[in-house]
Amino acid sequence: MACPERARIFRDGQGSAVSTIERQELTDQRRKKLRAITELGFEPYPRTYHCTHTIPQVLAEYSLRPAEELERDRPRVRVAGRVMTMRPHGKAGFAHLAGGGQRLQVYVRLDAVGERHFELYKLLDLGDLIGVEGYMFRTRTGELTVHAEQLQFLAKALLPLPEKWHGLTDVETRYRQRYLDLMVNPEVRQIFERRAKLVEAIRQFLNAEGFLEVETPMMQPLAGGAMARPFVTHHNALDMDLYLRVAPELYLKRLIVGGFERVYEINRNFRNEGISTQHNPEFTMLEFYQAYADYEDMMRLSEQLLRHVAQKVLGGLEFDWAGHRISLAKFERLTMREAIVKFWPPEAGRGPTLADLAEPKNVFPWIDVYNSWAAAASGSQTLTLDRGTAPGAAVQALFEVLAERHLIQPIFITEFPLEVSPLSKQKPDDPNFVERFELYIGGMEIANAFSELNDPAEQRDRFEYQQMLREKGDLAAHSIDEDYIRALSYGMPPTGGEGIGIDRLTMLLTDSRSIRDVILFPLLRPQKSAD
RNA sequence: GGGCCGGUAGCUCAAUGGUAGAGCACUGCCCUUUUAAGGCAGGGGUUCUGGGUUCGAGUCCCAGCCGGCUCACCA
Repeated sequence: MACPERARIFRDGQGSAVSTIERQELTDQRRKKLRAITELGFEPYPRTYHCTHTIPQVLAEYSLRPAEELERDRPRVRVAGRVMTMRPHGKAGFAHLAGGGQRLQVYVRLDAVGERHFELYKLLDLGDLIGVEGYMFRTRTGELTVHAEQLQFLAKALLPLPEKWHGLTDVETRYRQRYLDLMVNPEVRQIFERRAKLVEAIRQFLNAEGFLEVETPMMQPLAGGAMARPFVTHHNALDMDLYLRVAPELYLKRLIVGGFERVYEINRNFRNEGISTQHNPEFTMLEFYQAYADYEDMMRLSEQLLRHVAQKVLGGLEFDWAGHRISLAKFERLTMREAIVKFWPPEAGRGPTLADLAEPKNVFPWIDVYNSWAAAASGSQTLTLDRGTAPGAAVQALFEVLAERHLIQPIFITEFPLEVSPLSKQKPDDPNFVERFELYIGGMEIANAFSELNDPAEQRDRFEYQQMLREKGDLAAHSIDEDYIRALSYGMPPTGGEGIGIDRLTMLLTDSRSIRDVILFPLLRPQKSAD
């Protein structure tokens, strides 16, 4: 058995001396117990344990069976799990085993398991993994319990579990050591089970609609498809810089050109931007594209998709989020400019009318009006625009500051300004705006979709405008993707495309306030170690 | 990156500038249907780090590290 006697001491991020497995007193005690267990003739790290049931299976099969029936049949089980509680009583004792997100009680008594196995029971620590063979019964208090006849030691917890009553609440430790969080906080496990179910429901829905799931590059020579700063990496053999993708969009549309008329991808995007409760540098995005469709079709599809997911995951269309009751029964629609008019704060005086906003450039005086009010009003943020901000970008900025937090119930915000939408098709009757929408739920942007621009000449103009922004220092602006223009030049059918943020959708359906609560291992600053 | 709040035993938390504590966990003893089991007796601390003020610092000051919230950027 490899147990180095010497301590290797590391320092954690807080600078305090933290030993790894090799030092602490508690660990020493547990290592001694592991030796004692070995001396009893149990393998310290056995290879396998063949269970007849998982813990959830035992509970499902026997929970409804009355005590007399169990007493008569004495059904036998072999189960395994992690010891979560121990209540020894002299020559007998109880323990709860955790497995599959549930707990099952085990009763161990000397006269039933014999000397050697009872010694093992006494040497167990909270957190150890064991197997139990015995028969089902109910205790005096009625709890379904395995009456053990054999114990099998499976693995030792050398480190102590967090406190059994309060659990683990320190947020940093929960994220850094998610395995501990999962062990002791059952609701955390449920969030990730629900997330998996959600993704499964999406696949189910899209597959049934005839969409093909594909995988496109996550390392790209050009980072396109979204306005975001990319991560850069380097391929040694080719001696070339590559970008981690900010979106799969341009590749998926190449597939539409190639004749896959309905495709989707669920995978990670990487954006080198700030971190917040709604942003993790890597996040999961669903994108889907449908040929011979437009953004109106995408709205209809979004509603169907989200309802399907909610039905599968929640069993209904309503859920609570951040103290709001949200219903997916109805999706509202407003144009971006209508939202500005509607959510203009009355205290700020007369706001713009739709006619006032007909021309995007007319938004600037209204931003001044808003700012002079917001500067005086407490709690309202003013809007600062960089010099040379395009009119359309200003419209979007005003929309975000006025309306976003009010958009709790599902609502499609349509008609985005041209300048902030380099890949969307213009509205035929108003070329300053495009056929695009974003779906807001719970004050968060959940989806973004548009009628895909398929005119290669127009696309080149848009890219050139983006290039100009880049040269002016906007690192999130698009680069010109010549091959994408070439693909469009072969002819892309009219296409509707959409992206849905899986993490945010999961936040909604699990009532999570932070994106970190729906990502198993969110990015944190690494802890420093110094030996 | 800015602002606010925080970091004390393995975990959850206390502690007017005056001897660092409790509960759980841990160790020993008792206990054959308990369940936050119980009873008795114990062990465990670089109070995030480094400076400073003070007779004396967990507490006050400065710098740093880490985290949370929030703003900015973004989805």
